[in-house]
Amino acid sequence: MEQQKALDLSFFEQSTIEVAKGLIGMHLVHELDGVTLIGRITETEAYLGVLDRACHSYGRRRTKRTAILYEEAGRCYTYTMHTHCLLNVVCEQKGQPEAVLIRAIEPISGVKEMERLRGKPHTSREFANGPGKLTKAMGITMADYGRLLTEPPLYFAKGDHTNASIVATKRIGIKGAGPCSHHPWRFIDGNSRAVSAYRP
DNA sequence: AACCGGATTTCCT
DNA sequence: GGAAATCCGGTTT
Repeated sequence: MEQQKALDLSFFEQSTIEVAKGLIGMHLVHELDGVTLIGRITETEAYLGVLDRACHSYGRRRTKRTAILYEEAGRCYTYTMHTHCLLNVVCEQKGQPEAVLIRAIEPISGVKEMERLRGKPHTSREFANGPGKLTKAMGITMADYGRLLTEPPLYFAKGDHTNASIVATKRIGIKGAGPCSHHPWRFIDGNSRAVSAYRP
């Protein structure tokens, strides 16, 4: 697979919702140990910062973990959930702590290496249809925290966004976020089965 | 230093 | 559909 052109900073400086929608169908690329891993993004969620109770930066909460959210767009926000690493990309202007969570991919390239990392065959729709599953398949870890996601080794690239059917639903797994848990800020490609759940 | 709970995954009934 | 697994940052003692 030839080198792909990375989405640049201007893409991530759109509103967080636009980034979340815009990433559906795009490629996530990781150049790892000489192998290029590519996944087509099928599911994202927008986390809208200080007013969003589901967001780690709600109420301007600022800790060692969330510090990167307050930096410039395009930075990598990884954090640990139970035993898993979850991948987010920071959006909006510096000081406006918003991000998009990448929740699912379909394997496109480097599939053999992805299977090795994931420890499962890629043939099932369960292969990378969850935020913890895709980081494992793509070899993304907490070591990537804070990295700029607009250049190798880890970046986004144009995919077949135009063939995606964008469907908005409620976000997953955020009970305790009150009214914010009802916002339709999860986006999936309605044409893909490789998503974590359908529930519109 | 102890305790708590989570933007999850997997296995079991 | 439910519960265990299992880890770390953040909060409380």
